[in-house]
Amino acid sequence: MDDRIRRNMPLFSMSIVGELTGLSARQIRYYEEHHLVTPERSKGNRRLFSFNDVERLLEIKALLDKGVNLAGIQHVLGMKQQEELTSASVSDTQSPETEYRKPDLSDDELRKLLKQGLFDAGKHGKTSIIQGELSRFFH
DNA sequence: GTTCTTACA
DNA sequence: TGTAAGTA
Repeated sequence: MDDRIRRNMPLFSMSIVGELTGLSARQIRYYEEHHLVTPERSKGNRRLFSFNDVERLLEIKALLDKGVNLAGIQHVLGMKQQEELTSASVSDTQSPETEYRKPDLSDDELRKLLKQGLFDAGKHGKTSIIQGELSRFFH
C-alpha cells in the first residue's frame, strides 16, 4: 500500500525526465508554471520528479500531439486527479453499504472522445473544443 | 557541469 | 518554444 509513496518519491533530475519524456526542459518548466505537474525541490532548488510526474508528463505529451491545448489538458488532468483521490480514499475503507460516486467521465472515455473527432470541430468551427472549451463536456 | 530564473525573439 | 545571460 506504500506503493503510492514510492510513485510520488522525488527521484529524477531535469535531464533524466527530459530524456524519458522527450520534452525539453523549457516545456517541462512551462507546464509546471501552469500546474500541470508539481515536482519537488532539492535543497539546491533543483527539480526532483517522481514516477507519477513522469507519467503525467507523458500524458501531457500525448494530448499535445492530439492538438489539445493547455486549457484542455488542465481539464483532463484535473479530472484524473479527482478520480485518483476518489479511488484512493475509498479502496481501503470499503463497507458493503457505502455509497460513493466516481467522476462522470473517465479519462479513458475522454480519450476515446478526443480520438474520435472532437478536434475535428476545430477544422470546421472557429473555436474548437480543443481550443479551450473542453469543460462543456463535464456538465 | 547541470539547473534555475528571467527575459527577449 | 528556443535560447542567452548570470547564478547557485
